[in-house]
Formats: sequence, C-alpha cells, structure tokens
Amino acid sequence: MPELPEVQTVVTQLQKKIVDLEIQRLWTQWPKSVRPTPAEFEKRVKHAMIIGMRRFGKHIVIDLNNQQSILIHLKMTGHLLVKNPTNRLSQAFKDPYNQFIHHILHLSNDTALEFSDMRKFGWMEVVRTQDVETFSSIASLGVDAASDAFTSDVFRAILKQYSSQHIGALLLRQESIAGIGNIYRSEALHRACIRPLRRARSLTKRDVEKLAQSIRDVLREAIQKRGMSDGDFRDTDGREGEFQKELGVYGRSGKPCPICNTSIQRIKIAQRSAFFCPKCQK
DNA sequence: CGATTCCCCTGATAGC
DNA sequence: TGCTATCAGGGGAATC
Repeated sequence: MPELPEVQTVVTQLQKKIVDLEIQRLWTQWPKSVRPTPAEFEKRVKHAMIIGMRRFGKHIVIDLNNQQSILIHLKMTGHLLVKNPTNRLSQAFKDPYNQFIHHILHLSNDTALEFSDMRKFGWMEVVRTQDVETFSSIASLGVDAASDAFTSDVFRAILKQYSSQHIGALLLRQESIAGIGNIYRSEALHRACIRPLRRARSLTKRDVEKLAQSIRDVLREAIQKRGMSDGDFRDTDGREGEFQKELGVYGRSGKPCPICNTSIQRIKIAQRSAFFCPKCQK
C-alpha cells in the first residue's frame, strides 16, 4: 500500500527516466480508472512532452509541456513500471503482479509507463496544470510529513486542534498531515513509544517532539530503502522495496517486539488495523 | 460540522 | 480437496 516513501520512490525514479519523453498514445483495459474518460485523457496528453514530476502527499503529478498535468493515485495496490528495450526482459519484470497492468502510456524512445493495480482502486486523471493545486483531494491536504514545514510546533498545533482524537487516527488524516498511511503510523508510534489509542491532548510536549522526529526518521529511512513491499508494491524497475525488513510492529501481531520481545497486539483504529507493543508503548 | 458507514476490488485466508 | 463467506484497505460519498 503505497504511502509517502513508496510514492516518493516512484516520483524520484520517474524524474530520472521519463522527463523529456513524449506521450504517444494510451492503452487501457479498465476505463473507469482513467478520467475524465480514456478518449479525453488521450486527446489532452497525446504528443505532449513530460517536463517534470511532483508529489503531493500520496498523489503523483506528471507535468506536461502543453499546460496539462496527469494526476495519479496508486491507492492500495497500484504501482508504475517504466519499460524500455533495455530493461523490458529483465528478471524484475517477470513479477507476478505484471498480470495486473491495466493502463499503458506509450512514450517516445520505445519507452512505456505501465500502471499495474491488482485491486483497481488507483486512478489517473488529466487536469490543467494551473488547476493541480486546487484539485480537491490535493487542495485539502495538510502539511507534508516529509517537508521542512512539518515541525514539532506545527505538529503540536494540529494535535491541539484535534485534541480529542486518538493519535493513531489523527496520523491518518491527510487533511492534517499528508503522506502517512497505515504502515508508517504504527511504525512511528512504536518508535516514539506512544500507544495509538492515546488522545492527542494527552501527549506531552516531549511526546510530540519525539513523535514528530520518529515520523521524519521512519519516512526518511523508508525512502532510502525504496519503500516497503509486503505484497505488491514495486518500484519503477519492478523491484521490491527493502523497508519491510525494518518493520518493528506493522503486520506483526502475535510476533515479538524487536525491542522487548513482548507479543505485538493488533487493534482497529479509524477502521484500520493498528499494531503496537503493549510494553514499549505507553 | 464531525463521526460513522458504505463502497470500490480481488487475492488471501478462514470455515465447513 | 474444494467451495463459499469474510476480510483488508485509501479515501471519497453518503448518511447519521
């Protein structure tokens, strides 16, 4: 489930691989994920050149030289692959998730940008570049968790505004803090030794600083490892990320905490599984 | 306005 | 063994 580190991994790789290439045509086998419609999408991107790549929370933005931009959200199981004559037959692209490629943008240089998405929750949409930042799900994003703007002062203000919320729920609120999903909320809280069911108002100034630092650290480390793959996530080379080896609590219910060996518990917060160590986290 | 529920999908898993 | 019901999960929409 791509979160900020996985999306950043994709954006960084796309920046190196497809900028300056021209979009030639669109192929899709799942039209409802291509907006406004596949025909309109193709009409507005065809023959345009890719000039840059941006990330807003978990959204990917591909800017074109004709005042249009492609917005992509990978949601649960989406990932993007860049294939060219050199790498097309590489071992990574024999990955089983390749069978779920639902959309392909054919580019110049015999290159293709392929959108694989087993559960079909992901989408892509073409909008005018000038409308990107007012696109509703981008406009509503809070401070980006990996940006310099995410300071402990800003974080403390958010906790004050939503003081009655469980901290585990608040971390998932994209309108407050953009980029954290189910994996990294559990990991950050574990590193900060804070239980996910603590109310935001109960965190001390020291807790808030520690949690802000844990969020920054875990995201930075995950980006360095090209994200985490516990199932379908792949980078644009079709390779798995490496952060899953570093997980302390996520997806590890019943297994020992790496710090104290206590059995990790799973609970539901905000309709999602949250994992924590009942001994380390207070 | 905030909180909760439903929904989109389909592979994995549990239950029989 | 094989079939069926249930679950997971990002985030938008509908509902309470």
